[in-house]
Amino acid sequence: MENSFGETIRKLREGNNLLLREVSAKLEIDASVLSKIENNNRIAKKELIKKFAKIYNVDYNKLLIIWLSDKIVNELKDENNIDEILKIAGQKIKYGKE
Amino acid sequence: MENSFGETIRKLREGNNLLLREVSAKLEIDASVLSKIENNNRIAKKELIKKFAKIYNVDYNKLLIIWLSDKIVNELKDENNIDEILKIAGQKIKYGKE
DNA sequence: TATATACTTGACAAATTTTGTCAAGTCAAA
DNA sequence: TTTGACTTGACAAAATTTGTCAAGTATATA
Repeated sequence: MENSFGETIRKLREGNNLLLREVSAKLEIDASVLSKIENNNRIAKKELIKKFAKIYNVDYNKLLIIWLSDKIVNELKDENNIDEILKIAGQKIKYGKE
Repeated sequence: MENSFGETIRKLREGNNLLLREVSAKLEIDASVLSKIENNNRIAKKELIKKFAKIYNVDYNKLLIIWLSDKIVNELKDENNIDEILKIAGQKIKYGKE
């Protein structure tokens, strides 16, 4: 099953035996922010994704997909008719409509 | 085929033979903002949807679905792997993960 | 028990984005 | 060539997001 962005990068950090403060230094953000991101209490800003991919040596696009799907979840999690909304969104994008 | 939120409310306004300034007065926004919304140059803020539904006497949920799908389109329109992202987002929501 | 280390949390400030206002513009009809 | 309907762009105001900092928890270890 797919993981959240936070879980994903936490596992990557642990797998690489790195400390929060080591990674946050490389990301140039405060360790508290990284903590929140890993715990899904904040959404990482998009430019951080490239840095994560580089630090953990993983595919940027895979991280991006996880991050984007999390953003969609955030936008829709309290709504109804999720499947219909996603279907319509997909169609609109496919047919170049907006 | 599904229409954009802007097209939708423009058609509704025209079908009701109302002027931009008449509707914008009811919405309590400047006519220029409504113009931009109808032309998809701005996204309406969510609270406006209720007002639109009331003014045009249409189902709130239908408008909401159109508006939300537009927001998703906006978020994904310049990305790749759209179908995968939408699929994953749907799964995450369904299984209560985020 | 005390000290250190890793991480978490919340309040606030700074930065960014969104939204509203206004003035000037286009365009078509009268 | 004036009027009415709408559009556009620049800017200000408001709201949201992001970063900073200080204090907190939890665990391990001397």
